[in-house]
Amino acid sequence: MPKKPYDPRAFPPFAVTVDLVILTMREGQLHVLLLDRAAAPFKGRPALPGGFVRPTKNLLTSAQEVLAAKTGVSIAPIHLEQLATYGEPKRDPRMRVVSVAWLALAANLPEPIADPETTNPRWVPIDEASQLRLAFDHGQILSDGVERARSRIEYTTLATHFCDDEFTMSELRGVYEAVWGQVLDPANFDRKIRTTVDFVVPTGDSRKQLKGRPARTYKRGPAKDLQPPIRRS
Amino acid sequence: MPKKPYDPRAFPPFAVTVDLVILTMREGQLHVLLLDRAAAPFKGRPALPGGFVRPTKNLLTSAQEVLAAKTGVSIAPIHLEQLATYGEPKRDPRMRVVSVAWLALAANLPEPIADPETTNPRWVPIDEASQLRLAFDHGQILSDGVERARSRIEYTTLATHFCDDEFTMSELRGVYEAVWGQVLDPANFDRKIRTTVDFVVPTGDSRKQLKGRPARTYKRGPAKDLQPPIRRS
DNA sequence: ATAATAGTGTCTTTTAGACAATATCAC
DNA sequence: GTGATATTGTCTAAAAGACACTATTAT
Repeated sequence: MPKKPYDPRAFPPFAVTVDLVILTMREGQLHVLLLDRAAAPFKGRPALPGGFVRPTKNLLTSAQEVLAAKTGVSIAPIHLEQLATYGEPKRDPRMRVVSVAWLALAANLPEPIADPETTNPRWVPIDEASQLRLAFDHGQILSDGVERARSRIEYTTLATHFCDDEFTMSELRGVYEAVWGQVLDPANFDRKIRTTVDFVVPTGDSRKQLKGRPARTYKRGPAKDLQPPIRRS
Repeated sequence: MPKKPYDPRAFPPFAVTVDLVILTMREGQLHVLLLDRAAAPFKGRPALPGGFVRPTKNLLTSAQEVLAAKTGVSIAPIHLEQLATYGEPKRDPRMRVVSVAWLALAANLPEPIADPETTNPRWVPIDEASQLRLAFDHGQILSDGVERARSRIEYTTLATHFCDDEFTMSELRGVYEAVWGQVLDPANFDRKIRTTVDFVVPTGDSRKQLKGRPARTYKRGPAKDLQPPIRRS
């Protein structure tokens, strides 16, 4: 692989980290998990959760461990996918750090867990988070993550991962509306979802609403891709 | 970022590499650039071109340099995008190597350039390449890259990057047919492309064919995304 | 009954797909 | 003329979008 004889051991080492964009729905709004940095660099600045990749851990496991540590939730129902890798030489002033970013999509999660090394972990509405000046290049990572989520729900059934195991059509529609920031016609949305084979499976039950007619509930179906996609106007 | 005080300098270092899936059209077929490894590990086995990321180079520049070194072509007209990052602890037996893979899409390129450290660089048809046992996890990277290309041309105008600056509709259709491995109706394809605003711009010229009526030529338009997408299947 | 939300039906417009018909070249 | 490829036209089917209408609850 080396073009010229190149011994990486002869150079200052790289560190490899994972950083996570963890998105969830709370009160009808899309939120991201942020925390404040407890130490330099960028001490006190909001940042995405992350951590170093240990020598024997693979990248996915490293990301899953950060996810579990911050949310306290077993990773089973949470969708986790690689987003992109960020490696500008000066992105971390301490040393050369290459960070593999991951995108996690989850249903309404509890308040995040603080551990000794991080302060003030919290759910922040996306609109608010994107106005903040985040540590490192986390502003870019966050915006790439949100754009990925917007586009993934067009072509895949991933929007259901923002819902609990059983959900109503208006909850699912609420996910699209929150992620895309636009309102959708309930009638046409309903027809579109139910005519896409295996997107959702009716449970046969229904659930009372605060107001109005009770809504039927559905579970995730086996389909992963949407053919044709749902159009973002 | 560290959960526990963790000093990455206290651990065996990571190396970071870039590996490239360089795709091009040759004689109506999709080809990938492969070479044979000149040294251990996997000496003599076919592999993707790649190289170490140097301490002061960013990831994109590192990928561009590999691209230029192997193809001898200035990178300007070649589309290059990050694919994914691969970091299983044992993927390279020498040390822990995390590789950032890139996807390059280019029009018909010349024969690749051999340099002292690589042997037998060559264009290999995709069907053939995917049957080979490549070095490292390059088989996986190649298949992820090809799948990414298949999906990118559905939703974006990137197929034009497999064509020269001026191209005919049947050349563009040939790209779709080669990448997707299916034939498309010329009449419907033509209408679909031309009714997508800014996908292509007519040059006003036409070009003689080996047989039949001369074909009008087009240039790439400013559109990047396809709304609605072009459907596979 | 009224208000509110869920869900159905219908009509129009857009797009996809099949495929016939015409155009323009080489020979 | 024939054969080949390019390009246009036409018809049908599928999907999207607008929106009226019906259904089921709480008060």
